[in-house]
Amino acid sequence: MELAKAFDPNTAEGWYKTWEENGFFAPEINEDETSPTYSIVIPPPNVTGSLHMGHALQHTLMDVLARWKRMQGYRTLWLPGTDHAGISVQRKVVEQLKKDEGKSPIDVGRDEFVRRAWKWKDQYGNTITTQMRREGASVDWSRQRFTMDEDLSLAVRSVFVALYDEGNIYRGLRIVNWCPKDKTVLSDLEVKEETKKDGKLTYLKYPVQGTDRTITVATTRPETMLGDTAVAVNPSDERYADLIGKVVDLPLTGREIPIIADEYVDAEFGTGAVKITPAHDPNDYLVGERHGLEQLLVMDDAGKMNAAAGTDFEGLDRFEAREKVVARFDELGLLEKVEDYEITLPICERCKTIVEPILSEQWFVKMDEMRDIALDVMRSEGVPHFFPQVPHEKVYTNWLENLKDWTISRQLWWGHQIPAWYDDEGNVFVALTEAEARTKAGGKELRQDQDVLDTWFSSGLWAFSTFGWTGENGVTETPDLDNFLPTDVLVTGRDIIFLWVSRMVMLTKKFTGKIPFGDVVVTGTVLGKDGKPMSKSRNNGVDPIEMFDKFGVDATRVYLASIATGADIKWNDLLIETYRNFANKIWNATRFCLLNSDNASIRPLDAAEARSMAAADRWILSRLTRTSQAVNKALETYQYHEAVSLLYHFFWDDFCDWYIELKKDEITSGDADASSFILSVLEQALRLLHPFMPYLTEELWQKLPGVGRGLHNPAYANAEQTIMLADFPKGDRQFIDDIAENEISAVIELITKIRNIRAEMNISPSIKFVVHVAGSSVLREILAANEEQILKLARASKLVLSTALVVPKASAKAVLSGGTEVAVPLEGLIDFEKERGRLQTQVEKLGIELQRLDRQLSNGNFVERAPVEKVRELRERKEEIEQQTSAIKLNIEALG
RNA sequence: GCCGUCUUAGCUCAGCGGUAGAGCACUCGCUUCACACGCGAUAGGUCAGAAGUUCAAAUCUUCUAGACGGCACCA
Repeated sequence: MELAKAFDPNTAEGWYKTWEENGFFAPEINEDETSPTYSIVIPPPNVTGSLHMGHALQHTLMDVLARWKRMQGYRTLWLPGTDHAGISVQRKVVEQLKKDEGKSPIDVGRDEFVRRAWKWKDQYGNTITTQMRREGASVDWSRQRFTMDEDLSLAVRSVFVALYDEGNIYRGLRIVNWCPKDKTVLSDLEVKEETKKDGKLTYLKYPVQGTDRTITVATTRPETMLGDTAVAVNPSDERYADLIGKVVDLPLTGREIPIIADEYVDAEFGTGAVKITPAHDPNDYLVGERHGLEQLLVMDDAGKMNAAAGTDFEGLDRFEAREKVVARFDELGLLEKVEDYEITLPICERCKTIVEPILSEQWFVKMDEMRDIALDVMRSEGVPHFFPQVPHEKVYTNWLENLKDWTISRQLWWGHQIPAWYDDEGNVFVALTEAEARTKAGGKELRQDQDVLDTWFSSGLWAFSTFGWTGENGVTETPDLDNFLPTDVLVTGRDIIFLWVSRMVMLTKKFTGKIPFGDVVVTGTVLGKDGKPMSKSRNNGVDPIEMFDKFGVDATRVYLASIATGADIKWNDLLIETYRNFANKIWNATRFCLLNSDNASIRPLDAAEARSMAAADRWILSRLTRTSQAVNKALETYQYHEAVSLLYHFFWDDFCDWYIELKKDEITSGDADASSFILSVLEQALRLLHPFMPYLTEELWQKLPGVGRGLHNPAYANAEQTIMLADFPKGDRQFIDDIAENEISAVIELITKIRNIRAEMNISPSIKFVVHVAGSSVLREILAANEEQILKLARASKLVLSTALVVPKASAKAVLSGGTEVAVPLEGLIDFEKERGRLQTQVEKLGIELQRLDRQLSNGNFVERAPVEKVRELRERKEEIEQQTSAIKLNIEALG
């Protein structure tokens, strides 16, 4: 069989279809009932989303684990799905409605709007699932879930009702984060910050009744003064002591408000007097509660001033009103000053609009019990076990300890409508269905709460709602819950540890009694080439699909897996090219093996048989085995980059550069045994690589002579043949062969030294020379056994082995470890000056090391306190260096 | 303000108590019959700076400088 000259990722990526059609991704492919299970649920991407590099990274890491465990025989489930993404979808549908029909959501009404949203989801919502197939993600599509599926929605209502009934969900009037553009409340976590350097601090003077004095307050939001209901000072502030209890004529409003004393006020800051606007500031709200102040709301849901702001201001946008208030104060002579002031403003995470703190009635989850559940699980079980542990465990714990209640209502139409109904008197009835609510209400006509739940409320149930849990009145036990919960690991970005991870821990533990997952792998951020997070506005994004097209999915995956766990990385095309080249290298190594495989076939590796094989064969088996062991060990602790590095060097250095080269003659001469053996080693190595490069390895594996389902892990004995289900190499200790490793190391060292002489002496590769080696009898035996290979790889014509060198003066020499000496007679070719310099450099290098060793060994403390083994090691090394040095010095002298 | 991370070869990054590593780039040499997406051989680092702990520090501690992240506050 002859392969194309270069790897074509496009062809290989066609394997996905076969895998999916054969049901390889479903846990049911595993026929061994005693198999342990392994499960991962995907962080559900937004249905509005298309694949970005963060997904590609996370999916790669999850897929590596799923494929690895599946090959090990675990009944493996990686469950896919998408999130309904409340605000995002709502916005898309609003836009579409406006563009296509010039209508607003109100024009079409809620029911029609929701219908359109579903239509939108059906039409565009599978972009990402299509892209995931390209990635090679081995997810079980038969279990795909959507957060608004019927049963997942029932789970949401069940949890809501249960939490409400026990008092952990309540409705209340609070200062919340309001986005005037989206016209919805946001949780604290959805609010980001933006620093504004050109902010202003405005000082307003309020006249005090019965005096000729004014009291000056400073504010960054002057328009809110229209809603002031007090001025507060610190009780111990002497400057204002006599004003406490007096009344202020609040300008522009005709209202009278009191001057009150409250510890909240910092006498040192600003003027020491603070305007109190309980309906528009969280701190003021608390002050207002303490003093029984009126809560005067002066803005509407679009951020415009309302009737309470007075006729002069009603209908003005908050920023217009701000200017007008300042202008009016100026006219009245009550504007003290306006200072430049750097402020940080809260902005809506999604639309970047400045968020308005506003008094509003919303639904909340009380976090006391939830927090305790999460802290408990962390303290008692160390769950979640974050990888990397630092800094996430501490940040997570600290966040929990300072947790505030969670605002869960959203003023949207797309999402899970809150299962609460009201009668005409405003009594609330919370139930799973309207019918139940009506029963509770004694049959009265009811109206459902118009709000929907925060998207993260339903995602918080993802770890168990996806397995069929619908709640106490429905299903709380299913085979999938039993088999796959707790899941083994969650792979996610650090931006949603609070939003999502914490809530899954709380809600899963509370409602199923189980933890959602043991381990959490926290990925870093893939940054743009400029070192900044990828974003549309910066235009520094790298599209994974483009990378797939350019370098292949496999190369992209290995690059992503090569990033240290949790570390941020600047995107770099050069590195992905490295792995594109790596794929091609493996392709060509296989190509070589297959070119000479006429009568060959892969066969099981047998330890007893191996013992009688040549050193090179035993060496590659030993290297393969160590690599297998190390790859397994690295993956156990999610050290993907370590595994990648191991595989890269095994394939490139050990297998290609040395093993193939050592065996080339044998194999090209048509030795079927040699050919079968190298194919068998290659086959094992492809299995090791498969989780990282699924397409390449499947494409090649299927071409190997003798592959079949017999190579599968026993759990998949009857499945169609695929490397996906082959048994993952464990690394059987029997194949570890220290002797062979030492022997081949000696051969490699010798060849390298000879090549060095050739290069340094500028001897053309076409000139073959005689090589003399003097060394121990053991060494001579090894070299003699590998003579042909040494001659070939060193481009030598003859190998002369002896106990002591007998060579002409015009020879280039080198000293190997163990005191072995090498000489290459170069009559007429040698440049004595150059040779002397070459040897001198080596002496100098050794001298530096010798000095350091001497320093350490002459330090009595070291010899006394360091482990004896360490001391012996250094002494041996010193001896070795001294031996080499004197040998090289003799060689220099011999040059004359 | 509080908590935390990073600073290692020209570039991008591993290593995190016992002789400084990789890939790419650079230099030199190769149409060696798998691969120039290749082969061979070199060169390149006082591991940000300072002090400390230790027989031993890139690795632990403290401080300094620079880059950055999270949380809180922001009249």
